[in-house]
Amino acid sequence: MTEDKANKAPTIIDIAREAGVSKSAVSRALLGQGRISEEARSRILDVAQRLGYVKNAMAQGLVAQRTHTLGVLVRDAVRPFYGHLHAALQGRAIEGGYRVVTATGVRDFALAEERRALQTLLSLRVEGLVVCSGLLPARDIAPFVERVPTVVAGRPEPHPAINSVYCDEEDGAQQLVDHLVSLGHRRVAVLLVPEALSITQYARTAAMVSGLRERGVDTVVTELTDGPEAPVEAVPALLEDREITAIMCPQDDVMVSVLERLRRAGVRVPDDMSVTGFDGIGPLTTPLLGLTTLRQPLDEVGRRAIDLLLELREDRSMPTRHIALRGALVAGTTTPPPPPPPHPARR
Amino acid sequence: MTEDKANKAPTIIDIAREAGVSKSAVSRALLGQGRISEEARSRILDVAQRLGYVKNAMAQGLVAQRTHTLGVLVRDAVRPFYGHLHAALQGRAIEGGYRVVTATGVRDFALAEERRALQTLLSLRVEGLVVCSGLLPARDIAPFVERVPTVVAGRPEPHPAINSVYCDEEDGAQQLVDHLVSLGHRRVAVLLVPEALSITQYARTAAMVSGLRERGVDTVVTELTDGPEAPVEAVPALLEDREITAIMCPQDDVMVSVLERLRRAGVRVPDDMSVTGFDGIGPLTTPLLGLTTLRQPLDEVGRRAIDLLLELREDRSMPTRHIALRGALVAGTTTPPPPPPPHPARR
DNA sequence: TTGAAAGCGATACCAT
DNA sequence: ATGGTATCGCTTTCAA
Repeated sequence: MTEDKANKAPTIIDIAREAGVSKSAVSRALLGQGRISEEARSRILDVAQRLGYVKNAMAQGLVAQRTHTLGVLVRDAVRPFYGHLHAALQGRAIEGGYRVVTATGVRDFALAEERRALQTLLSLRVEGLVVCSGLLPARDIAPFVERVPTVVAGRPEPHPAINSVYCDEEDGAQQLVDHLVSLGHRRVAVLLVPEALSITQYARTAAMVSGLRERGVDTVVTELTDGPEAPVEAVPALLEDREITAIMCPQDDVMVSVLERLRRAGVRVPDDMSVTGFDGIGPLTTPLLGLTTLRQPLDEVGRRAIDLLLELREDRSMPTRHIALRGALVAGTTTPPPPPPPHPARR
Repeated sequence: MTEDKANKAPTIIDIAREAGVSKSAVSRALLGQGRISEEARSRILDVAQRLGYVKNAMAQGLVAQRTHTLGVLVRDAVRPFYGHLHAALQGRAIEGGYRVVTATGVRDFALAEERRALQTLLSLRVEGLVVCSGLLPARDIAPFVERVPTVVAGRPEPHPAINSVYCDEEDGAQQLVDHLVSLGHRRVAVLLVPEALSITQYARTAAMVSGLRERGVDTVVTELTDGPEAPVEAVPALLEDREITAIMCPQDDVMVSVLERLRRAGVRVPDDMSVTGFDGIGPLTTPLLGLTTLRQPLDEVGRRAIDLLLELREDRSMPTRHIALRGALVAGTTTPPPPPPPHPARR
């Protein structure tokens, strides 16, 4: 039996010794390129297989100056939004011949941890970086965009040097507004998220407000504070105002807690009150809940983000791009079905 | 201005040149260990900062033979179950001074991709491996457990050499059974998942069946086929049997589609039919739905998995451990509230 | 305190 | 076709 170096991973040198060739030969056989006799090749591959050889990505990356790896920075693995986006990115990256490593922050020390996560990815010398986090400010990303192609996915990024791919929040808000208006609502409440809490949620809720006003709808704006209870606590005041017939929420999970609060208050949805959300992703899309919402095109966001990244690798001087993708209105049961279209009288 | 090597990342040699010292000095300053004058130290750190130096994890890992990195293999980033687990793992790993890289399969080529993902992690020379996937068979994992400490998280792993941390499925099933029995159900349907489709879901549903039978409850077993429509299609047959008063589902999302189907059939829950799920994770936990389910202790699973991994690093000869953690019954509104306890008659 | 030099594991160029 | 050797960026003796 050959000498087992306990549990250390075998190197190409181990294989070379075992197969009676030089390590150059092993490298060529493993890479499948360069001149090598068929006989040696298969012997080497055999030995590698038998030894359970797994290449050392560090050594390879170091000399080859290529890692074939894309880095994804995800804010919070718990949220289905990021889960979907992550999966979409992953799928496309593989198709492009890249592997993906993901690093994420951790809830409590969010910002500091995200900076660490960014460092981790950079230190791994990823060949492209996708940032999926509404948290990390452009300031932290910008210094590295010259060094590694970077795309922000899932949120618009106004920074002139940083590319981004995201759902068109204004358009989405407008679609929801149009839906409510076509249903005849004349006085609507919007739960507005302050810009400081979330840039994207601010953008979409602000667009709801201005969209409603442009359509001449009375608009009641309730500014949300931080914390999960804020939306719930905002509901009673809205119920005081008997003219309000619809509430627009910044996100589906907020919408769900609003619906819950309405039910506790004995308010029927959609008979007494209509409610809309935003995202249309994950388990909450079940017809059991029937949320009226705007579905973000996350598969496409992920795909386009990777494509953009790969283009960027080819041509580093490409001008910055910001790609806004249209979401799709999902008309559920939290808004009433549209009234039957007027038709010519039968008699 | 100093010569800018365009967009290439600076190395310690660049820093050394700029600071007028040797690269050894830079290494010591950056590591904060070894003798070095305070004066040189701060100058070096300054230069590093100014150049935007990010260490090369490959070079460092190669020479130091340590990566301070744990690898997590996740099956499907889309499912909240994995998202939660991932987050829990991440949090604990950071506390332990490790960073985490994640690799995941991709839906369509599931198994092949998971093998690739495993190779990716191994090639990165992670110091520990957490496998969160009901898919990847032990056969694929076993060859490497000698080389790198490995824990399977989220599913029991019977393999004698592979450690695992998971929710006690039998106990969870039993808790749900007890709940139904205490509510007075005498004939109950179980949607059984075949072992070939999912080992964990088979374990829990099989335990439901045997638990019910042990308690003397009539049990109707419906074996699920593959595909998302299977649970829905199973419902009508169950409604034929007017004696059935409860349906036990293998998972919350299955439960939700069953509830939806029941509603379409005009069956009221819980008045006409009780329903239970399993998982208690993610957006579906909203009180709006009020699912009666068993909540898996995923935070603890993640924490214990990392702890076990780190213990394993210390003592590679540790005997294999299988840690089963108790879940918690969540009594929702898809089962009726328990009847008032019998009390002494008033008159 | 500081610098020179030897590797870590793999690739690629160069002779042979 | 094959093997020797320089090299990637960094840590770590070992001298000075």
